Amino acid sequence: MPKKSAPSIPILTEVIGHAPLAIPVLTETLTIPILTEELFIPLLTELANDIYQPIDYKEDFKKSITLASADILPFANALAARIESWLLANDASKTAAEWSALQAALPELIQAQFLAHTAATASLGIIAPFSASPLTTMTNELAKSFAPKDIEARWYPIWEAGGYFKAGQDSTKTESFCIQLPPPNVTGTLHMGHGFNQTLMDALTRYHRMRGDNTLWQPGTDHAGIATQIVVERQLDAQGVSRHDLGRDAFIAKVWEWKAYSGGTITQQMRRLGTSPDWSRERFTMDEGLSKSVSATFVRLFNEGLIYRGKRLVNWDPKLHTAVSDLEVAQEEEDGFMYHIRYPLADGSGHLIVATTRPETLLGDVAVMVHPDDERYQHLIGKAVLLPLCDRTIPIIADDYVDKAFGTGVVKVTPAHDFNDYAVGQRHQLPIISILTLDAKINENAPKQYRGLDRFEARKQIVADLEQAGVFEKAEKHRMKVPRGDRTGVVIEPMLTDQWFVAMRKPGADGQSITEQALQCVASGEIKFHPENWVNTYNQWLNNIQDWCISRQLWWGHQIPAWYGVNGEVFVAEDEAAAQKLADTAGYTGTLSRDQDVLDTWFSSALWPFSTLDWEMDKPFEAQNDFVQKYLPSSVLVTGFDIIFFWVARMVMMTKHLTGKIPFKDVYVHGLIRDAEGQKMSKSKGNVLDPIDLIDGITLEALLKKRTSGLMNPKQAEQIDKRTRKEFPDGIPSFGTDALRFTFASLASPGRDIKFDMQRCEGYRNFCNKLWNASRFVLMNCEGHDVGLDDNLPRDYSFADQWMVTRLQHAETEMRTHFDAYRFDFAARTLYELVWDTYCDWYLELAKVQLAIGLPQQQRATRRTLVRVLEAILCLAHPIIPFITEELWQKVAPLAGVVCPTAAEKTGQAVSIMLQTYPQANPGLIALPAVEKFTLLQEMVTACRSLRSEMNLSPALRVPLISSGEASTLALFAPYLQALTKLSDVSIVPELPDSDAPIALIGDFKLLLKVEIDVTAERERLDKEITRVQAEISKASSKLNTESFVARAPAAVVDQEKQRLADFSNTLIQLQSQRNKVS
RNA sequence: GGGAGCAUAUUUCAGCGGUAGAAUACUUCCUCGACAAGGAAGAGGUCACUGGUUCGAACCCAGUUGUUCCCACCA
Repeated sequence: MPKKSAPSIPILTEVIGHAPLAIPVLTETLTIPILTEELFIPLLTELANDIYQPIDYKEDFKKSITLASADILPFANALAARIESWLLANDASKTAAEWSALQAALPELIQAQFLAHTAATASLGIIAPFSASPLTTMTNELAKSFAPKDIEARWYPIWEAGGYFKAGQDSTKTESFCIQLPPPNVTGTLHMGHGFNQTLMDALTRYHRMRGDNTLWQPGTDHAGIATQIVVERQLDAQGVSRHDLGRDAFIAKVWEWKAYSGGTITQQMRRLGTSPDWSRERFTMDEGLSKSVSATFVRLFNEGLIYRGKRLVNWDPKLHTAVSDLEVAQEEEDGFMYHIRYPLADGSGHLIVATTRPETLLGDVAVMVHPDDERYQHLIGKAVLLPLCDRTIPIIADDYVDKAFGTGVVKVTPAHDFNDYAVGQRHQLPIISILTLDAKINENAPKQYRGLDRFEARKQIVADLEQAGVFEKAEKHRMKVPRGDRTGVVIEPMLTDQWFVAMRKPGADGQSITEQALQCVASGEIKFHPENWVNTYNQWLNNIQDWCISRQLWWGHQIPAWYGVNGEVFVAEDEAAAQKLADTAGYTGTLSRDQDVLDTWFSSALWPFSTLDWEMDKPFEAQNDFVQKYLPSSVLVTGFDIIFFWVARMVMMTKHLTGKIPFKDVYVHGLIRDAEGQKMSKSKGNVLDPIDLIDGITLEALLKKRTSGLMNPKQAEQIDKRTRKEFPDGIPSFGTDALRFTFASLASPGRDIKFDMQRCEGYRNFCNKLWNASRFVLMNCEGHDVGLDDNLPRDYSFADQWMVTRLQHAETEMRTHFDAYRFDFAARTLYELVWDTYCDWYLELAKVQLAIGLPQQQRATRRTLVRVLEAILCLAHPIIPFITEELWQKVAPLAGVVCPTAAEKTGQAVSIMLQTYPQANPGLIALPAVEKFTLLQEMVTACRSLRSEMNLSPALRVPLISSGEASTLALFAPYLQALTKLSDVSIVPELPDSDAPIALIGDFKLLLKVEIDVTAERERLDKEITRVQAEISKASSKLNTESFVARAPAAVVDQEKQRLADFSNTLIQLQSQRNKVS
């Protein structure tokens, strides 16, 4: 066996190195026994474990290969190397010839294994990449029904590789459009909320791109400090390792590994959703550039006095060992007790009864207080009580914070462990006795017997001891609000610690605080909320805001750029060298040590609108780069209401203060995605849906596994299992990306949460299929025919053609209106009606008639209309359903004579629907007479069909029709009527013969179906119809008989009512005469 | 304690002063050259309740009842 140098696997490199998801087509499966599934998976898993170990998502690697783009090449190379070394070690028996044959086959072999493997993951539904299948070559014939998978897999890589998502390329475009993606947290995978949010943004982005705007959709991810650190810590925990075992640097390295994994997954999911952000500008909140913005901001705000450090009472999470902001604390109502405790008066003259929910904090009491006007206690003010269990005497003070009516009217004061008591303590210059450690255990300030006890154990112990001491009065059941950390769920403890804050109310250089500035941006109308009522929420929060605690005692995040001297000197600067300089200037000569804390993750998120555009902090706006000029402010922020406080308000503050610009012009606030029962989706409820599972489908088993594994509380598994089986007895079918996106759009009504309804998704998949088949029809009937592109040949447009074109113009106007107003639901509806009702149900049926019997110039006109309207429909729909429209457009556009101008330069062929101009209505094409004609025909057809149905005529039975009325119109309609209502022939007569056959009355037209009828049935039908018409007549006439209505209602309304009355009266006469004939 | 939203056909939702709409489910019939993931026809609603404004209210106003969600330091 020849000795070999470093392995090189060109095909694999090329394959995966290109675009991460563009796994190319495999034409045949290689079955070389040496690398079986049994071998491949262990190798792969081993490698995955080595790179990402020792984290529990190993499990996922057995099912799916999901790599961040940067990881793919190294991963593939490493895999190749392993396979080779395995072969060297295990297969000494090979001859040189066999070896070199194998070597030649190896690339394809790995590729095959890779593909087989990824295809398998698709069915498991775990963030499968675009699956490649042998079908992915384009065929000329469209399949009979719409199969999304291959289409999606084919087009996305082409779009991405073609650079169609890139922003700022065309300097001739004048309008700019920009959306900043709310960066998803790198805590795992995207959920339905992201899918919804991103669908809306992508629709807007594609719409504006097609409108010809210079469009940027800025993507990226958020490091999500606490959330991500918890995820990784939990994984380490499963292996019995703590972050402290690893140490800060090693732990952070682990988090970065996780970030690569999660970030890669997220961007891959986004690609599956068909999103079109400018991937070349992808950012991460801890990128070098963004981190620089963060420290520059910190330094600037510090120098302006808007960031300060101080010892304050903050919300402390004893499990995470960090401070959290007010927003990260959730107040939940829980059952507890109100303990009544007797505090003996120091002079022995009696006692006071104090009511408290937290008896253990008694150890830190420094006073008791009563209301100054409370007669019961007035004589005691200024005296003292003996603090039970402690050897201390504390004063009785008066403060009008006390509610006389609540509890006993006597409150213990514990400044170190309660926000209110802290304020009281400040007012009365009381000492502060902290009795808890950072773990929320009793510390050395308390009597010996309690030291080291957990706060809840201490509570029990103290209650018991109080009873023992005979000072325990009673414990009453009490509902109370308990503050819990929103990430950990543990009870938050007010804790006196050194923290960094942003001053929200301190006036800046211009006399306004950043809060006032933020309020101003909205009040002035510069920033608009959609729907508007969110302004109230925004204002209310800002009007009651407290200083923002931005330091976190974590490891994952932006480390605070502050350095301390040995005596507490503080030097805030962008880096250590700059800090050293400051120290030198200040004459400090000792060592410097950096603040160990990191910043709240929302601090960097607040800078996102400009930090992603490479804003340079030391330059004015005018001197910033081209992207800042174009895209700050961005056009619209699309987000859920849940982060208005966390993010929206803070972006406004920071962006306005630091750049002088607003961050965005519009804020479109959408609802939350809930499950079918209206419940919020959460892992612990086990009702989470993954958008990818709706796209690819998932079996019940896989879904159950997904929902019940990795639960915080494994007991919930059984119930989740049961509920899931009930809701999805057959798992979830595959709907495809387009159907899911259309569903999201159609459910996006403003100001409303969304109960996600799978049946609607199914309906919209059917819609995609309808569009697909309509296109098939058009192609079948137009390919190889004269579609009227040659203007030298005559075209004779029928009223039906003109009607269709008119409807298209209306739809084009509506679509633009709806997108501009963020009414995605209306846009979806307009499309649905245009495609299904207008184009398919009516126009295609009429076109069939014209193609069957029309003269050449008529057929030419009809084919032209068919093709060009379809082409426009595809363009109109593209922002919402990108994949299917691209696929169909590729076939339709050449027929329609549409050539993309940029492509034409190169190839003379259409390239992508993405690059088309969004259709715009041409008022000159609106033909009202045609609409009138069509409406008449439509009424006739509907009436005849009703008659047929009510007469129980078999659809296969062709019957003759006798008609009277204006002859030329009837002659024009005859062929359509014949085809659409299954008539054997149509005759036109001046006066209908006397007959008891069923008649349809449309204005002055009478249509008689010449059939043998069931007299009884016909009588019933007529009676029913007469009753209905009579009801309408009485309604209308009673209205018109009301004097005030005639006098006060607008003339148009009155006239309309009169017309209705006349029409119905006329119909009634005809019906009654017919009724007489039948009897 | 303060504030906001929602309540319309079996279900999911539009409509927000001028004849109650869509999808879905349901009933009947239909494989006819685009589509059964389809076609045609049909049935189905005191628009939560009570008042008020108006010629006219599902729609505007007030209140009531449910329901969901924000915000707030009652020990």
